Amino acid sequence: MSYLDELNPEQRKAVEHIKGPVMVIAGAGSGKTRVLTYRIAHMIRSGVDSFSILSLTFTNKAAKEMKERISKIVGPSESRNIWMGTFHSVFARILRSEAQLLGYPSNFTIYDTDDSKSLIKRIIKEKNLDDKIYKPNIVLNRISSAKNNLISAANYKNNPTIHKEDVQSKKPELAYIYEQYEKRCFKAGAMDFDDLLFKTNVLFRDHPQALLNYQNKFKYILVDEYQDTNYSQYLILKKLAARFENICVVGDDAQSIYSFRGANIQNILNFKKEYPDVRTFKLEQNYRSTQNIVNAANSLIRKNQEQIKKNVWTSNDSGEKIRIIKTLSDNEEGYEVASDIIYRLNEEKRPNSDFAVLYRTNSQSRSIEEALRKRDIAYRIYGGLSFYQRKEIKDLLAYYRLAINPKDEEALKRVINYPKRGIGNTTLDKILLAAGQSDKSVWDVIGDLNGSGLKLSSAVQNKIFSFHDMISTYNQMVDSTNAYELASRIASSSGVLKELYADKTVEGVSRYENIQELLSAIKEFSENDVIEEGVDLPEGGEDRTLSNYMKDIALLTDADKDKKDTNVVSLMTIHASKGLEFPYVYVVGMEENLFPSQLSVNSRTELEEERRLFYVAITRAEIKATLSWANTRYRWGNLTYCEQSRFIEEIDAEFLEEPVSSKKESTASEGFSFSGGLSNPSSRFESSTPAKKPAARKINKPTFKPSKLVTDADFKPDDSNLIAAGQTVMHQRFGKGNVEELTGVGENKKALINFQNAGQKQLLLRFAKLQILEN
DNA sequence: AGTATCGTCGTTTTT
DNA sequence: CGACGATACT
Repeated sequence: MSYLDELNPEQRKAVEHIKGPVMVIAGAGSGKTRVLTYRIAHMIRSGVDSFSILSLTFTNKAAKEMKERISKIVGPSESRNIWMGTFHSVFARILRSEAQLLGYPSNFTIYDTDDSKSLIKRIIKEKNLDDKIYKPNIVLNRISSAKNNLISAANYKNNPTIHKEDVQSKKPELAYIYEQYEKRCFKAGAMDFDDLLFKTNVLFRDHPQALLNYQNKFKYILVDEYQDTNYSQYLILKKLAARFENICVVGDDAQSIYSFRGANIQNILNFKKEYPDVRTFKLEQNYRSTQNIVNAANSLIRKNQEQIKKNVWTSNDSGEKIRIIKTLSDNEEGYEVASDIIYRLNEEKRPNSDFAVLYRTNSQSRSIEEALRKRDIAYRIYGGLSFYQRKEIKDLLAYYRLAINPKDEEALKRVINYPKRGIGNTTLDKILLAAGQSDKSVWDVIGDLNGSGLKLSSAVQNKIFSFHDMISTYNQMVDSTNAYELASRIASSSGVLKELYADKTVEGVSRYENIQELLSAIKEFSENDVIEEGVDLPEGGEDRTLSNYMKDIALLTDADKDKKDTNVVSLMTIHASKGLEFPYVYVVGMEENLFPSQLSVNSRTELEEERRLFYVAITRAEIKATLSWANTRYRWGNLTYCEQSRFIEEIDAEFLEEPVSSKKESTASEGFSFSGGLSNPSSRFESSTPAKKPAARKINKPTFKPSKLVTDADFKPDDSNLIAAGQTVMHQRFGKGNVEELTGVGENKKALINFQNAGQKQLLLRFAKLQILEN
């Protein structure tokens, strides 16, 4: 068993100890992922049924990668059976199949944060509450933390302690808002993010048989990043594992950085109490970073009180000390960071992808971005607005959501008058109010205007009627129509495509392209057996419905997209960098009130979380960590003066370079970047194309390549009946390829095609558009 | 009903 | 600064 030989003794013990509760405390860079993957592979090799393994990861991308690695050891036929994904996606899947037990439709909508906020605003408005006091953000946080602690709306209402708190904070109506919010989500057939965990708990609490089924199914449970689980997640695990207690949690208390979203570090600190016969393994050897980086990080984290004792060490070189850059302004900070990157690019022949710039808040990306752009350094921002959060995408997705679940109130609100069809705010208000004050959903109300007693002009009534009719038509097609067919039909017949096509401004064109991109993604989903986002589909085309495409969309984030496959400098928040590593890491904005955040400096626990966050930032670096801070910085339009972050002094001075002032530095770096014919250093690396224009394009694109499928005129697909083995064919996205063989009959006829550049693909001929080049 | 303009308010971090 | 909502006007 060669794979076991790749492990150090402690890693190997963690891999081989399969039965019973296990806790793996994995220091930064200690080969945690390797242990997890090998452990699962080892379990399967040792005879554990792959169907009985549940593995929870922090991102869907991590799950996908882990599955691929496991597949290399035990083969895809085994690895595909493992349930692997984030808490949210795994339990969303379970909730969909058990939905009727909870009175939900199985095609329930998942409300994202915007949807939740919008609904809360609505409730506040309808109740005539002061939105200066009841701020949607704060209200949502309160509801969210209630749910994460398994306090239902009814519990909330009846709890005297909570009521007292709300009265004290001058928000006595929070219980009412929570109750309404719950009600309206239910009526709309919608769950928010927290519901996916909350309702799973309800399911397991109220339906013992369902719990028993899943207990028996998931005999082996593994949890990554356990330090970032909340109470709701903890309880799900506790219940699921109660029968067999084969639960293995992996984490690092020093890297717990999500308490703002309810993560409870006590889960990992108390795991021993929960399972007294737990076996604990500590992975303390760091394989990632230099001694200087490891020791600097150790010296910092030592300042925290609460932690599991461990001694992270490395046998790597001592390496360079941590560099501190001090500048006069945030713009200059960007300049210095860019200069330093150029210096390393040139001197050490490093690709762009070896570099990452990390920051505390998303808004800091702007000055860095500008600086990199000026120097023609290709970069990419991760996080911020994701593809699926952009307005034009959300608009179209809202139509898809409605087609799948017409009761979806937030989706309906979004598109009932987009594009303009003469149903204005006054009308919408009336409709929403009528729905809000009855047991009817908004969809029911607009389907029966008379029965709802609404006073509307007949012209308006007709407009509403035809909207209702249009959505009904889509809805009837949902289960029987292929995703791409329906999606493109909706895009055009709803008028969305036309609306965007008419806009010839730069942003408008970009929005139109984004829509095309979404349609391409859906097309790809319709055509392929396996789609890129990591969701496996059953064989055949019958499940390629729009519902299936949409079911996880709300749960996809930027972190699920490939981060390092292109040669660009990565810009992201420290939170988003969790689990990643880069040879060169720049942590910018090392200033008091920014990092640590102003909101955290008054409480010990919050300050300790900031410190852990800094620990995470430093330990991303393999070769060199650089910290920077600026004397002045623009913050919401105003120039503010800044002091150096206390965290810099908390690192033992022996691991830091002597601080250098910006004046000296800028001359030096200018010397590097503009002398010796290297003024365009990025040209020395093939893929370092200049960064895209800032405006609408800068935000991430999905991993799939943009293609002009819908509008391209040159491409003339041949009748798919003419496709035969041995032919050379052209596919718009995959390019040239050879038809290896044909399988299946009728609707399920598939071609196995070996593409020159895209590898082997199985395409359903029913959907695949292929041009025959040679017979 | 739809559009233009002005005022407000806020920022951690994300599934 | 920039997003969003309220207000006023067409």
